[in-house]
Amino acid sequence: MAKALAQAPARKGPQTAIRIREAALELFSRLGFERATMAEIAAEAGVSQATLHYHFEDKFQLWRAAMLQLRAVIAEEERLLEAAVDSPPEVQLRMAMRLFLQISWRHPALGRIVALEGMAGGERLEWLDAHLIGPRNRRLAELAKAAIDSGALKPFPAEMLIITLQSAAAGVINLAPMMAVSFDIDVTQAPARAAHEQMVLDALLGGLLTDPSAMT
Amino acid sequence: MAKALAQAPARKGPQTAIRIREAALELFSRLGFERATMAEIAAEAGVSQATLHYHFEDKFQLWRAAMLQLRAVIAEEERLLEAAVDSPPEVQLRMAMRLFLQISWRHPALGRIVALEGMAGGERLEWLDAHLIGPRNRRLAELAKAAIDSGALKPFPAEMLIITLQSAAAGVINLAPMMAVSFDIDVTQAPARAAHEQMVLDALLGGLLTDPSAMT
DNA sequence: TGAATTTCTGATTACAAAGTCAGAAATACT
DNA sequence: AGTATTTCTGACTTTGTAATCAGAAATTCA
Repeated sequence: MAKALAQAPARKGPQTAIRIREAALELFSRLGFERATMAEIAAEAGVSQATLHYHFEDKFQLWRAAMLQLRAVIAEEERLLEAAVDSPPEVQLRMAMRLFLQISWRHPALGRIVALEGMAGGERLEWLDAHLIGPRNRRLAELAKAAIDSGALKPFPAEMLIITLQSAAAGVINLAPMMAVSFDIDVTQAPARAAHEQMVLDALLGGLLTDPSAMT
Repeated sequence: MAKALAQAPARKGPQTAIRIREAALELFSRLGFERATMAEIAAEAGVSQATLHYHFEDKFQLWRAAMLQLRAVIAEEERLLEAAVDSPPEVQLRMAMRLFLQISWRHPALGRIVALEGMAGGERLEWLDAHLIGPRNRRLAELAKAAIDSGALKPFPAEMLIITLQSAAAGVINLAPMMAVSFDIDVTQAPARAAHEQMVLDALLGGLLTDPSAMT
């Protein structure tokens, strides 16, 4: 266990724990919790498997550490939204949706993990809800409710709208392997990304706002 | 191996192989290929684990057999579409989307499996593309292309539109555990289902058709 | 330099899960 | 009935993986 004592820590390679977290995030997001093995993570990080258990109690705790690292990056980018808290709800919602799409593209790991764990249920989903996605989900749902109350948005269940946004935003990115197999299309290219962002915004805003002409 | 010889087959329970396929489909779709164990499938089907290997070569072949059973059910329901081949493409597309949503609700197993394997890639995705989802994906994409060419649909990449339809349709259903944890909402109820269908159609058709008033 | 502390590893254990096999049980055929 | 064939099972082997641990290597501090 890494103890904070009087002496400064001794290090072999630079920032071993950080490299492990990065490797873990990469593999957990690409393969999911079960298929990502401790041995592979260790190899990716360039350490022995036992070192993983020195820095992290067990696989679940390593997973949580990787998630917290991801959260730190994303929370930073979401700070942009706080500047707009005084705008009307539909404007905030539009900004939030745009940001959601951008973050989904920049951090595909997040969408994959949410899709995997959100489907499976269980303790990892509980943890994700408490520490990563729950607060954001509920904030967005409140925003959607406000937009509905103000008459700007058609009266669909706000929570469902948020999850559909989540699914539509992450879908094309998550299903990149299927796009490749079924259509021989590489969606990781920049033009695909721009078209996708525009399409999702057109669909959700154009189809669900009561006055789409105010879309801008 | 089950051989078709002169003699009629001897049976203990009724239709053992069928019960195994049903149990397999249930568990594969709920847990995914890796987390569903042969032991659990055997228990669910009420047979010993060795019986699974008597009827099916290995786990992958059992998975394929379960998928083929699912395909038979769904192909039957999709036959409805053939009646409308002479309608204009945007009408066919609207019908297809509606059907897609209905099938997604009636057979949640399909959406979950596509999401899981479509994210992961690999031999199971290749197989699914060849036998289950590829033909439908490509047919829908052709339909969307035709609708775009006729000017009825905004000119977004047709393949992307299909995948987004897929994601939006299955999203709320797949992420039911997350809806429960984040919002304490049970989306399996009938009202939720009706609202969801209407919302997705409103979004995709209202936002992406050039003339949404023709939506009906 | 040498002792103390932290960091890391090879070797091993424990366990879960897929797959194998010899033979038992059930059924069909004569 | 008796024999052949199919269906099924308990016991076993093999493999992949998380977790453990004693001790080596590196680092810090006196």
